[in-house]
Amino acid sequence: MTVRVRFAPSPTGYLHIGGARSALFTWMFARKHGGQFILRVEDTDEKRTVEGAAESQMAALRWLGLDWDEGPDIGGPYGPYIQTERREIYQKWANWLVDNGHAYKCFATAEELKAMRDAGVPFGYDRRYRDMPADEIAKLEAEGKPFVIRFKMPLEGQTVINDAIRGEVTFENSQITDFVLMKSTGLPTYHLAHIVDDHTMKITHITRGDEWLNTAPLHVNIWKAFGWEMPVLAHLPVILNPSGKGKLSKRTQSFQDGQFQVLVRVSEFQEGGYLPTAVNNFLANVGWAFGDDTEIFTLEDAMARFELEDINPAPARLPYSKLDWINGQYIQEMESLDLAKAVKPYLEEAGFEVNVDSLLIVMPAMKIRLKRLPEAVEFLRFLFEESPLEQTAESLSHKQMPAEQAKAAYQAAYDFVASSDSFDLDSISEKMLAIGEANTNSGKAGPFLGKLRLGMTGQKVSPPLYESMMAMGQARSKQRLEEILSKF
RNA sequence: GCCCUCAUCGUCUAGGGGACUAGGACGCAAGCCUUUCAAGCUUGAGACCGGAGUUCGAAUCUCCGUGAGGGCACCA
Repeated sequence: MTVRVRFAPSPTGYLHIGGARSALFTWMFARKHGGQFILRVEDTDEKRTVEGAAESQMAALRWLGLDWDEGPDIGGPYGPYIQTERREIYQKWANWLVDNGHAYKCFATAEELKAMRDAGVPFGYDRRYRDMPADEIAKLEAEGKPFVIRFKMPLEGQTVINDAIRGEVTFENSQITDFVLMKSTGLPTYHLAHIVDDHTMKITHITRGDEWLNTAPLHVNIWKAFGWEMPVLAHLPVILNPSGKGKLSKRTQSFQDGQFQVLVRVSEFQEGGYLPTAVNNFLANVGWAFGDDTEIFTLEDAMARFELEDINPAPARLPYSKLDWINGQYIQEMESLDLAKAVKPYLEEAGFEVNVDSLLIVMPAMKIRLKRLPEAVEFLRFLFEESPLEQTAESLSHKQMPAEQAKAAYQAAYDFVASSDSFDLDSISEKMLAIGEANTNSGKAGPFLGKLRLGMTGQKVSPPLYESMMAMGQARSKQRLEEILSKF
C-alpha cells in the first residue's frame, strides 16, 4: 500500500511555525515510505478565509523545500484540492448519510441554540431534531426553513481511537454531541469535509494537530457510518509559547533569554536570516530526535530514521537559542560564494552597494561568526561606510607599544601599503607581523595587530586584520593609515 | 465545570524493569588558544513532579495526587 498523507492548512493567515513542523513531519513520513504528500486547502470557513493566504503558505512550504505531489497549484488525480471547489462532493455524501439514517436535518435557529447554551445544555444542543418524524422535517424543509445536517452520534458506549503516537485512547460517546456536518450555507464543516476528502483522496495516514484528538471519536464514527476504511491517526503535539503557557502565538512577546525574538511565522524565520535547511533541522529536533545524539543532520538522513511512533507526545517550546547555533553550523558549511550571495540582500537593505566578488575575501571569517545572515551588516559596515577615525594616538597605542613606537609602526605599515606591488593576504600578513614584532617591547606582534585592526576598521568587532585590509583594498587602506598617522 | 492528553537538567531531548554514578545538544561558567569578536579544544554546574504500590530490583509498569497543555462553535 502506498503511503498517502496530506498537509491541509486553512488559508486564514501566514504559515505558522508549528504548522510548518507538522508539515515537515508529514512530509518526512511520506518521503521515507516513497509515498505521496498532498497539499489541500481547507477553506470552508468563508468568513475567515484571507485572500492570498494560501499562496503565502505555499511559498513558505516551498522555501522550506517541502514539495508536494498533488495540490491546488499542480492538480492531481483526486482534485480539486480546494475544498470550496468540492461542494457537490460533500453535499452528495452528506445526503447519503441522511438517507441512510446516520445524520439528520436540524432546523434549530441561532436563537434556539443560544437559549440552550444559556440554559447550560451540554455542547449547547439537546438533539431536538434527531428523532423528529420524517413528515415534520419534510414540512419544515418545504417551508424553506434553513437547516444544518448533524451527525447521529451513538448515545452510549465508547469509541476507542488508535493513535500512532499515543496508542489507544478511549472516549465515552456520551461526551460527544451531534456535531454539524453541513452548515446552512451548504458548505461542510471540517468534520465532514476532511473525511470525505481523505477517503476520496486515498489518504492512508491522517497527521494533524493535537487539538483534533477530542473530536477524533466523532470522526471515527463518521468513518464507520460511511463504511470506509479508517486511515491511521497521528495527533502531533503542539508548540508552546516560550513561557510554556499556552500555544505559541504572536501575541506573547517573551524574551526569556533576553535576545530571542519570538518568531512565529515561517516568513519571519526567512527574513531573520535563517536558512531553510537549518530551520528544518531545528524543527525536526523538537518532538523528535535523530536517535544517536546527532544534532546536525540532513533531511535525507532524518527521513530514513523517521517514524511517527517516535514522536514525543509532550508539547514543547521552541529552543530559539539552539536555532541560532544550528543556523551558525549551517552557515559554517556554506561555500564562500553562496554566503556572499546570501548576505548581499541584507547589506543592500542597509543601503550598501555590494560587489559579491569583493566580499569573498572576508567570507571565511564571516562563516565562523555569523549566526544569522543579517549580522553581516554590522560586521562589514566598515567596508561600505567611510566613518571618521574616532581613535586617538593614545587608544592606538599600547603599553607594549608606546606612542613613539606606535607611530613608527604605523608609518612602516603605511610605507608598505603605499608602495607594495603585492597586496595580498600572504604579503600583508608577513609584513604586518614583522612590523609588529619590530615595534613592540615584547617583540610580539599582538598589540600592534590588534590596534591596527581597530584603527583600520574603526570597529571594536570586525573580521581579522588581514582580510579586512584586503577587503578594503589598497587605496582605502592607505588612506586609512594616513588618518591613523595624523593622530600622532 | 466536564472530557482528553502529557510530565527527565533553564530549554530541546536519549532512555521503555537491572548496562543510570541518568547520556547528548543548546545555553551558562571556567580554562586554553588568540590581532577584536568569533570559532575550536578542555573542564564544570545542572534533571527523572510528589506519594503509594507491583518487583529481588522502578526514570522505566500500575494507581492516586499535583502541575501543564488541548478540547467542549453552523472555526479549523
